[in-house]
Amino acid sequence: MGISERKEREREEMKEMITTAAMKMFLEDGYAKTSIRNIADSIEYSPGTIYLYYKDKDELLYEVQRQAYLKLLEAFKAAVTLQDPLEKLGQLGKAYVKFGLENPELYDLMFIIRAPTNVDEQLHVDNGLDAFGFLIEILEGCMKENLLVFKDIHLGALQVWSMVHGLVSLNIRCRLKIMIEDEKDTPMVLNRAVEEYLNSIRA
Amino acid sequence: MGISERKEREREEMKEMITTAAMKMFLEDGYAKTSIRNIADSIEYSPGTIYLYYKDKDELLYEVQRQAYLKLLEAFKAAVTLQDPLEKLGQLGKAYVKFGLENPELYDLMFIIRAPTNVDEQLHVDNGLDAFGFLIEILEGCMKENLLVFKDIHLGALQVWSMVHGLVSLNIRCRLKIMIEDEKDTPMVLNRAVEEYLNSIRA
DNA sequence: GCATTTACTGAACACTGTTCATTACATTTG
DNA sequence: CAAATGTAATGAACAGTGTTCAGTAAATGC
Repeated sequence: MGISERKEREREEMKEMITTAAMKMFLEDGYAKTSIRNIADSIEYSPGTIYLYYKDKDELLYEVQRQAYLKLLEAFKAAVTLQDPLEKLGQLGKAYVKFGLENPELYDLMFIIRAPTNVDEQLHVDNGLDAFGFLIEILEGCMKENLLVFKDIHLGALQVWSMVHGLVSLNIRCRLKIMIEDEKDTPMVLNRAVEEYLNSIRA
Repeated sequence: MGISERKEREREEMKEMITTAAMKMFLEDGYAKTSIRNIADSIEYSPGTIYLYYKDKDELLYEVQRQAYLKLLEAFKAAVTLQDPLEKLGQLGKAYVKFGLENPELYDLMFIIRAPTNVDEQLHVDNGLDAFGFLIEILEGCMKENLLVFKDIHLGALQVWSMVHGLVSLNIRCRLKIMIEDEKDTPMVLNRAVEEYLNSIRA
């Protein structure tokens, strides 16, 4: 039965076509301003068709988020090249901030905006697991050699992630203007903040 | 001319009536799900009337945010009672997390959601200035006595605020489930995270 | 070749933020 | 006091939204 396999393939291609268009438009105009009709127009299908492939607009967001988490993990892997656990952590922190600065709209989609209808939010747990696991592994590497002040690894991960997420998300929501006068200094200032923080948690 | 004064007073009362209803509904159902028609219904006026007092829905959000920043500053002032600068900073950090945990919807309105139409976001700078100034003052108190590792006060403020905002906002967006198994432990864990962090930045 | 399944359409529904001609009322003027 | 003016409020209308679903057209199975 080659036909059902081809149909399955075509279905996947169609789903990808939709998410690709959705991703593009979410990043250009933001999630809220992108309508199902706009997405349908851009791929030259009728609005109803999209609902044959995705339950609602939220599910489209979740799919885009899933891809974004993969992209984040790839950025992590590409950035962390050294062997020393502490250096690894430094590279990871800077890669996180870099990712948030270079892809503000994507970061927004991943961690800041909320899907309006669905309040469940269980999906994120699974979606972000790989990228988060990468952080945990590096932290474990540091803590095995007693290089950090943390006693509990989960509490350490919570702190590290909160710091970098705080830096990135406050910047994206323009809450840093009070502290950073010249906007073009932002990457430098955020990097220094990460560096200083990592210095302060060294054992 | 007592009439024009009465009219001005009535206008202010009307504006307050609208923002009070808006605040209530924003907190109950969220900004996105609250419609101008719903607000108008709840105060028994027609939708058009609201536009005689506020330019658009965003301006209603900004007004609610302004009030929320005042509320945050009051929470700060009530929480910070001790004299020692470091103790003050500890009280402030815990008050921030407490505020975010007890008023998640309000915190969302203040720091996380984005007004869809307006992208300006200049207002926040002025709106949050008082509450932020409070943090700066306490930090200055610490740094005058060389109690912290920070060399630059702005970089220190950036770090401290990013940490507490990171903790609160990741929690609100349900991104902490990976690290905190039992949800009822959240306040305890976040407080410990703040404590540990403040310990690590002590000189 | 015909019946059935599948993919797609686009009108329709109930909503949204916002505008504006019209109305009802309060105030000022003659 | 009555007429003219100014102001506050209305609610229908506009262009948009997410979502559904009866109807259609094409591909598949027999």
